Order: sequence, then C-alpha cells, then structure tokens
Amino acid sequence: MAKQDDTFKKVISHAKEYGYIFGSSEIYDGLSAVYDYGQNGAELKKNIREYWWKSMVQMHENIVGLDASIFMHPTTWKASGHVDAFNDPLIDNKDSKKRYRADVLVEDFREKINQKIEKDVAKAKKRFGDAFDEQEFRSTNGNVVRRQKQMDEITTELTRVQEENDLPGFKKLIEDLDIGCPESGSKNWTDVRQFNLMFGTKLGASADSAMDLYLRPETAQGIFVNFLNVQKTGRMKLPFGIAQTGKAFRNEIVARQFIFRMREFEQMEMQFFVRPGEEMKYYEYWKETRLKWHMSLGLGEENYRFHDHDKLAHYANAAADIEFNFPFGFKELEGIHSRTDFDLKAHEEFSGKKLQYFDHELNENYVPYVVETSVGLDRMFLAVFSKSLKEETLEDGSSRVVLKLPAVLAPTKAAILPLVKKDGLPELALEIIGDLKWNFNVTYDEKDAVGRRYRRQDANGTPFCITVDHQSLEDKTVTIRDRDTMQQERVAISELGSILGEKTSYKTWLSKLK
RNA sequence: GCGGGAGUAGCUCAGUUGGUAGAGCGUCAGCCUUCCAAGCUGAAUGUCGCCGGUUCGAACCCGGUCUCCCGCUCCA
Repeated sequence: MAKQDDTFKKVISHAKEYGYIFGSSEIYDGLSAVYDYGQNGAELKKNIREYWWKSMVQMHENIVGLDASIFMHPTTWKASGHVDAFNDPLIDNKDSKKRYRADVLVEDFREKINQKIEKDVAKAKKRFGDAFDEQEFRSTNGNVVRRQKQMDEITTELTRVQEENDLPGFKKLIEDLDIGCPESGSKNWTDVRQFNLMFGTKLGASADSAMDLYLRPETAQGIFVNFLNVQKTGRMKLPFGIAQTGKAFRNEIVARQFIFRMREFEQMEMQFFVRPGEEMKYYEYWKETRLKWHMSLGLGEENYRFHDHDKLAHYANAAADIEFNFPFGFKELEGIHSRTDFDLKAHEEFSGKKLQYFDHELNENYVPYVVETSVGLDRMFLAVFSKSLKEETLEDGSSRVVLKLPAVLAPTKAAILPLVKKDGLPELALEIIGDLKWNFNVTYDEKDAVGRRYRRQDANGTPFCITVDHQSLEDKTVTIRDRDTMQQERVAISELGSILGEKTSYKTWLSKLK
C-alpha cells in the first residue's frame, strides 16, 4: 500500500510539473476535487476523446454523434429517476462516527420486525401442521397483529417524512423507534441532512420568474430525449447507436482520488438501441468490443477486468464494469449497462409523446431496448497517464523518467532538435517544423545537451525525437529516435511526414481492435 | 460530515530552545559541446496556505479558518 501511495503521488506531481493537470483556482487555495487540464493535459484529453469518437462514430455506419446541452427540462430528471434516486437523507452517529442513509436505517428496522412476524408464523405452522390457517393466524395472533400494526405505522410515517422532506420528522422517527447504530448500538445521532447529488441552478433573471434547473448528472438523457429526432432525420434503422461526449455534474459527498472522482467530469457515452429481446446479444457484443478498445492502447491486458453487478440500478437488467488497475487498485473505468426500455418508456410517460420505432420487418411499433457504454473521460485520462509513467534504470546504471503514452494519444508527436545550435542546424530544424506542423503537433528545443533534451521529451511523453545533425545539411537525412526503445534510425527528411503519420495515426492504433 | 496526517521555491523536502528563509532537481540567460540528464558562469522565484493572538521579535507557540492526502459513510 505504501508503494501504491508513493506511485500515485508521483503521478500527481508529474501531472502538475509537466503541465497536464493543475488544481483548480490554486491561487485562491484551490477548490475541492476540481481540476484544470494544462497545456499538455488538454491535448491528451482531446486525443482520448477523439480516439473514442472515431472508434464509435466514424468506424460504425450505424452510430452517429450528438451534442446535447447540459441544461435540460427539469422533468427529464423526474422521468429518469434522478430526482428520487439521487436524493439521500443521511444521518451520522456521533459515537461510532458512522454515516447511514436514514431511510435505510428505518427500512432495516422495519425488516427486523417483519422477520419476527415470519418467525412466529413459521413456528405456529410447525406446531399446528396441516390444520394451520395462516391468514387466520396473522389477523388474530396478538404479537403478530401488534407488530404488523407497528410496521404499517412505520411505513406510513417513513413515506410521509420522505414525501414532505421532513428532516426533523425523520430524526424523530429514528429516535421514537429507538434505533441504534447497527455497529455500535449507540443512539447518539446527528440531525438528518439531505444530500442532493444533483447540482441545482436557476434559469431566468429575476427570482420570481426563475425556473429550477439541474446540471445534468449524466449525459445519457440528452440522447434519450433526442432519440426520435436522430432516428427520423438520420433515417436510422435498428440497431443503431447515438454517441456523445460531454460534462456531467454530481455533488458527490466525498469526491476524491485526484481526477478519479470529481464533481464535474466528462463522460463518453454511447446508447445503442435494439429490438426488445436482442439486448443481451448486444450487451455481450459491447462488453467485448469495449474491452478490445481499451486493450488497443497497449497499457497491459492484465490491468483490465470485468466486474459484473449483482445489485442492479433501477433501470438495468444487466450491468458490468470494465475495471482498470489504477495506482490505488482496480476501480471502475467504464460501465456497460443493459438499460432495457426504462428510460424511453419513462420519457413517454412524463412527456406524453410516443418514443417508438416502427420495425418494418416485424411490422410493428415498439419502444427499443438500450445497451449503454459509458466511460469516464477523466478516468480514462488517469488510466493512460498513470500506467504510462515509468522510472527506468538504464544499462549504464543511470535512470530516466519516461511517460510512455500511446503515440496516438501523445500531446506532442515529435520534438525537432538541432544537435548543436549553430552551423545552420537550427535553421534546418525550423524548416522541418514548418512542414510537419500542418499535420502534427511538434515542438522545437535547442537548449542544453541533446541527451538532456531527449530526457526532457521522455518525461513529457513525446514519442519521437528528430535530430538534425551536420550530415543532415549534406544529404537531407535526420535521425528519428523512439522514446521507448531509445533506438535511432536515419531517415530522409522527405519521409518524416509519412513515418510519423504511420506511427501516430488512428488507423494504426484502432485497427488493433480487430 | 467525522477521525487521522499534512500545507515552506515549478517539483521533492530541510529548517535547532522563537532572532531577517535553505538544499537538490527543475527553470531562464550565456559558455562549452557532432547523439542519451547530473560540465562551467550567472540569474530569477517564496507575504513559510490564510486571518488573528502571545512576544521586542513567529515558518516555529496559541486560537480560528481554508485546502490537500488516508480511512469511514455515499457512488447510475
């Protein structure tokens, strides 16, 4: 663990030192769990997004893109279930320092009573045998009736405090029931507080005419509400997908672990619409396809694994995560969920509009089922960045810090270095840059010994260094050095464009998918 | 939100019983160098997280506050 903390610390400080990630508003002491992407981070993030987008939208005829707004009609979130499911009343025990969901505490308590009833019923059943009338027993036995009444009262009161959002009432309910901390038994509770995981804001300039809005907690709903727009205008036939990248916002109680869990984050989601009954086939297909996509980056197959969900969210009938071996262990990187027709049906219900597809083959209308793939872009960034950062010991005993980013994702594709800054070498180097910069992000460096410049580029993640030497002036060749192997090869200047293109192209990398 | 730890240069960190702020690396300028950092010369950079208190004097002591890290709770 100590070693893990250590590598994680190195990842964080390297990210800052080389302009990948800065804490937000640092000059004002920062803002908890909010980060800014620096000059290199912005490039890397953009390239990851692009790598995903191309693999989805460009490479699939039946997947199209969308860019929905962050603001959505507030009813969207009622239909999606977020207003209910993202609202948790929480209570802390002052002695044990444990935090619980207040509704879960009450429900667990009620369940205990229920179990007592069932125990009594089972006992009686055993005693009376075949002659036992369960209905009769339940309605006449004193203990059972009393307990049933208590359960009903609890249910009524729980429903009331939840619906009325009566937080003091909630606490009173817990105290009246004499519920103790499940761990310590202590009944020393704090007040019940409401944690709304959605960020609220207002639309409208004046307070009285303002409309309550939420910042979207997921991008998926923008896709669902536009399902018919896209299907009709794009003449899409099932099965087809809609892909989107964009910011989402969740007021996490605890946002932590660098950019792994942030309150403002970016998702890359694709909702794949299928004929009901075929969802499992596509669920399996996307699980496999998405894993291959991750593997194509070459970060090590052993760093990925599936985690199938036992407990499913309210909308899903199957769900799995692709987990990645982050510096702090295996954690969720991407989710693949079979969302059924839950979302589209809910939007039909709340909007009163039909969100159905006419299937010409079956000659019928239906609400499609949805298989979702959802990656956290920031998590992807962290996965790539943390796994790429290496400290190597070289043959001569010296060491180097190298950021082995996949070349297709690297912010800078090549550094052009004159061996010495005289004899016309800088001029030729700049000439090469003038040509390459049309197609590639390239950089120039003439400061310090060339060996030091190589190390600088290594630490920055630049996959190739192109060195202009005296021979270059004579025969128009340069050396190109590979960041990972440190091997150099002499090539014609005229070939540089196609060599770099080959090594850094989306085609080269994405074709590993097959 | 609770408990623990921590905030000093871009990064990693020293800083004695309170007496004007340091190192290594990095950065910048120049020199030297024809291929893998740790050669040479010079330079810049800190309200010692912030506010207040004690003191002749606070990076150091006290109080408050903010932020970060670890654990717990939560996690579509």
